[in-house]
Amino acid sequence: MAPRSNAFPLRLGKPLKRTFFGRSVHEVAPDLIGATMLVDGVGGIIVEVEAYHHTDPAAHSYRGPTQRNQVMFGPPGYAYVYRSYGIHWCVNFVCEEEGSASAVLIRALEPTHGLAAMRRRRHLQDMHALCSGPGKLTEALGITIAHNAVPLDRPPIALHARTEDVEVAAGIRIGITKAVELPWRYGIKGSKFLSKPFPK
DNA sequence: GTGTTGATCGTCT
DNA sequence: GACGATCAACACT
Repeated sequence: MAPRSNAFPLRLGKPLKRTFFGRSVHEVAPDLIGATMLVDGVGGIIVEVEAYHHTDPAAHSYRGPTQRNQVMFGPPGYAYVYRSYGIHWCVNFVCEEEGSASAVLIRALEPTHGLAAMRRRRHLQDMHALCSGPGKLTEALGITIAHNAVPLDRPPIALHARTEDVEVAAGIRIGITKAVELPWRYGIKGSKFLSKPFPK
């Protein structure tokens, strides 16, 4: 077993209730850093997310409800899953209040639970690349469109609050072409499990 | 180390 | 008909 290489304890914090998500997406996003996300017991510590607000041209909800994004317009505390580039799945947590259509994209995890399952699904041994991107972590955790609109506080999803304070870095988001300057990417600066380092 | 490109298809124009 | 909240492979410096 490869050694863990950062300071997070493996002890799980208290379960996150759906009400956790009924706040500004810019409060929820940094608060998710250091939390643990599991799907059927497989997952790890959230080390990178991005916030998407309904007034944000880069958000899927910016132009109003469609068949794809309808979950974003529903109540907070549910998963919004969409297909990216025709190939990958990406998972978001819906925030704020019903109709506000804001969500947090989960971009990277530090793998801690179910390493064997993740390696098998990813056909990959290197744990630093198992969950280091939004499309990678959904593959590792087995997330598909079947998880769209599922509640975040019931099986198969389990979320646990972080157990100690962390310093959360902010920076510009990755891979978008609109509103590129908004500093709405949050994460653990220096983590070896990010999709991309935060600048110094 | 950095930069470029193809894969692949649902969604929206 | 064009594009995209991505990834992996490859070329190149």
